[in-house]
Amino acid sequence: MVTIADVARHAGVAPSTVSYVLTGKRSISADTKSRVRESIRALGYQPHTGERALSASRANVIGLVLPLRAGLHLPVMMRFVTAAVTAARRHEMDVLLMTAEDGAPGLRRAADSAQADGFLVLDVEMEDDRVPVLRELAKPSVLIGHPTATKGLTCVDLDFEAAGAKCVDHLADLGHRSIGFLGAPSAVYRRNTGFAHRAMAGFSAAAMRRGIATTAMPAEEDYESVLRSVQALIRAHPAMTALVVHNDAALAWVSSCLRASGRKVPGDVAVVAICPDELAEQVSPPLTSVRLPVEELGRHAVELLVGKLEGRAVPPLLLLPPRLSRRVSTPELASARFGAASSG
DNA sequence: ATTCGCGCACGCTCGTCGTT
DNA sequence: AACGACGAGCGTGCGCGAAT
Repeated sequence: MVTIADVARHAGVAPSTVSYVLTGKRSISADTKSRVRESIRALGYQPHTGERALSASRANVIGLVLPLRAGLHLPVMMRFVTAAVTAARRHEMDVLLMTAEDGAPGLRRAADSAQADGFLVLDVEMEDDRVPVLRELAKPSVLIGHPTATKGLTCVDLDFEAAGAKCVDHLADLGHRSIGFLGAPSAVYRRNTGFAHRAMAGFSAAAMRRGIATTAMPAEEDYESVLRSVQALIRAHPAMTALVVHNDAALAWVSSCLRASGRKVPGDVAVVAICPDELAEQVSPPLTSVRLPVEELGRHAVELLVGKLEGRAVPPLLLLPPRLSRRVSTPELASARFGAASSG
């Protein structure tokens, strides 16, 4: 194994000088720098991560806490992971994916064993038992999502309440007066998961404000369940002309389930989804959506965590405003009616 | 024979000091 | 002032000698 001492001997400098060239933490003359870099290249030196962690008391690892619970849509979660890994690499940090569902004790164990320098926490519940632990840990953390009480925490999230409201406002502006809400799997609501709870709350409040009749149903992650939920929504509100979908797994089936229930999209029912843009664009027909900015959230979370690790002051709560992208699933109501009339 | 405590090594960073 | 070198110390496991 080539060590920093080998490089130093080869370059004719002290090991510490090699270290400074590598870290850039002290100015080193251009001549010395280039000599050291040439020696590193010639010897094929790779810094020893473990020893570096030992001496710096830093693992250069971010723990990404993502319990694989029921109702989580993994493809979207993996995009969070990818975004976090990419952002972490820009700071020469790696990401340790912690998927075990052992909540607070698991978090404490990971912190005490110095496996990670800080934590990103996903799938945050309104009353999350990990939060008290995060508050007292000696290591910094950032939550993607936010619990009821955010004191002493750093959180980044889409403003899901505003997102739910934006869906209602868009549909109400188009003239819809009866709107259904197809929600996340029931387990997600049972856990009182923050994003699901808030989107629903924002939807309900906006509907009340605009005088809109609503019904909400959760939907599990299989076709049959989505169909049952869609049919239940129609039974409860036969006059329903619009549907808000906050369930990534159900997106692919919503239009066909509505069709199977005798409603065409968008002729009979307009649809707005809260999901990543790409998902809304991939389904047929493409859906108007309030964008879930997965990559942006992951990137912000890492930047906030790195900021905390470097001792910088960071905002306690960063809420990204919702952005709606209009697609064919929410046409002007008059033209939708015209389309429905002309086709049938 | 087993247990215990101590010292050391590992590779690297960083505070401090010396040299130019 | 700029640059380079020195050496303590980080956490853990191992080997050694002493004590039981």
